[in-house]
Amino acid sequence: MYKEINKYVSKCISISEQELAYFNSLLKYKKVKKKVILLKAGDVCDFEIYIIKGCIRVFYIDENGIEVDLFFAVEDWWVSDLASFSQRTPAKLFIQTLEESELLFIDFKSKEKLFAKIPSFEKLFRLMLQRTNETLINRLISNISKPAEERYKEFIKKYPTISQRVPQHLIAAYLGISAEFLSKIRKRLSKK
Amino acid sequence: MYKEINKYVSKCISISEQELAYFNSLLKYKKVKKKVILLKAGDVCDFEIYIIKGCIRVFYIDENGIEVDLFFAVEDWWVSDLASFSQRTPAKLFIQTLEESELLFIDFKSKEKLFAKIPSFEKLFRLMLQRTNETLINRLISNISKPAEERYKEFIKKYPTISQRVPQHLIAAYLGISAEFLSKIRKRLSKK
DNA sequence: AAAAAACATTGAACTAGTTCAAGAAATCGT
DNA sequence: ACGATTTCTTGAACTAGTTCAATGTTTTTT
Repeated sequence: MYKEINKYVSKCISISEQELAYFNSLLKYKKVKKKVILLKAGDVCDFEIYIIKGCIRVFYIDENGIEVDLFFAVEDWWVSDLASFSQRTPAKLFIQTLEESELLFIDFKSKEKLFAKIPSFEKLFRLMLQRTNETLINRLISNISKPAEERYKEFIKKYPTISQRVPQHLIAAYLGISAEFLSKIRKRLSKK
Repeated sequence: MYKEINKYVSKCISISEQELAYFNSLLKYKKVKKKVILLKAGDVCDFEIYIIKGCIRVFYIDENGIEVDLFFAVEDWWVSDLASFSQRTPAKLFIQTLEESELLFIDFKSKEKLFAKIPSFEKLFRLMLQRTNETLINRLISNISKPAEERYKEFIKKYPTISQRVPQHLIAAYLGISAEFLSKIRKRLSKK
C-alpha cells in the first residue's frame, strides 16, 4: 500500500480500505534516475504517473527544435500526455525527470479496469482534468496579457518550491521568454 | 426534440430515443439578440450552453481593463465558465453573443440529474473536457513559441468560418496582439 | 438617407524581448 | 579533488510588437 497516493485519493473521493487495496494493486512502483526521458514524442503514452518523490517536466519541441516547458510536477502531482494516453495516439509531448524520482505508474488497461470496478474514480479523474483546465486557462490569460516580469513573479509566488528546484533556463522556457531575459528580469527585481 | 444537439450527442455516446427525450426535457431553449452578455465575472455561472445557431465569445477582463478573448464558439459547440459552473464559485469570465443566437441551456441541477439517470453522459462531458484541454495546450504552445503572424495563419486555417464572422480586433485580442499590429500583419500577408 | 457608432488602417516614436558571443559560477561524475 | 558539463550573467545590436493619434471604412440606428 502506497500511503501518499492513498491520502491523495481519499481527499477527493470517499473510498473503502478494500477499494484502495485494489487500486494499489494496479499501480507499478519505479525509482528513476535524474534526467531520464519517460516519454518521447511519437510514442504512445501508456501511463499516468503519480509522483511520490521527485520532480518532472513535461515539454514540447517545436519545428525549430525549441523546447517549450508546459508543466513542472513535484510530490503529490500527476503527469501524463493525456491526449496520447486517452486516444492511444502518438504523443506530441516529452516527459522527463529532473531529479531522481519515486513514481507510481498506472497504464491504460488498468485504468479501464479501475473505472469499471470503482466508478467513483471517474469522478476523481474528472476533477483532476477540471483543475488542469483551470490552470491552463489562467496560464493562457497571463501569457497573453501580462509582461514577462509579472508572469515570473506570479510563477515564484504560486510555485515557490518548484522555482527553487528547476533550473532557471527551463523556467524561462515555461514563461515563454529567453533565458537571458529572465536573468535580466531577476537582476532588475533584486535591485528593488 | 432538438435535432442538432441530439445528433451531436449520438456521435459521441450510444443512447436510446427515450434517453434522448429525457435529456431534451432538461434543456431550455432561448433566442438571444446580438451583443447580449450571458455571464459576467462575479456571478456564478449556472449553465452550459449548446449553440444551435449563432456565435459567442468568452473573454476575460484583466486588472487594467484589457479584454482577452479566450474562445469563440459557433454552431454545434458548447460554452460555459466551467470553473464557476462546477464549483459554484463566482465566474472570472464573461460570455457574450456576437450574433443573434439560438441556444440551449442546461443548468447545474439538471446536469446532476442527467448524470444520475444516464451515466454515459458523464463520459460525454469528460470527452468534451479532454478536447478543451488539448486545445488549450496547443494554444499555449503556439502562444509561447510562435510569432504573431504564424499564430494568425494557424487561426484562420483552423477556424476559417470564425475568422470571417468575428471582428478583427477581437481576433487580435484572442491572439494576444494589438488590433493595429494584426492589421499590419494582414497587409503584409496580402502583399505576398 | 443621414447621423452615429463600431471597426479597420496607417505612420511615427517607442519598448519589451531576442540573439549572439563571451565569460563567470555552480554542479556533476569519477 | 579535478576537469567537464551545465547553468547563469552581461552587454551590444537588433526586431517584433506596442501606443498614440489621426483618418478612412463599414455597419447600425433612427
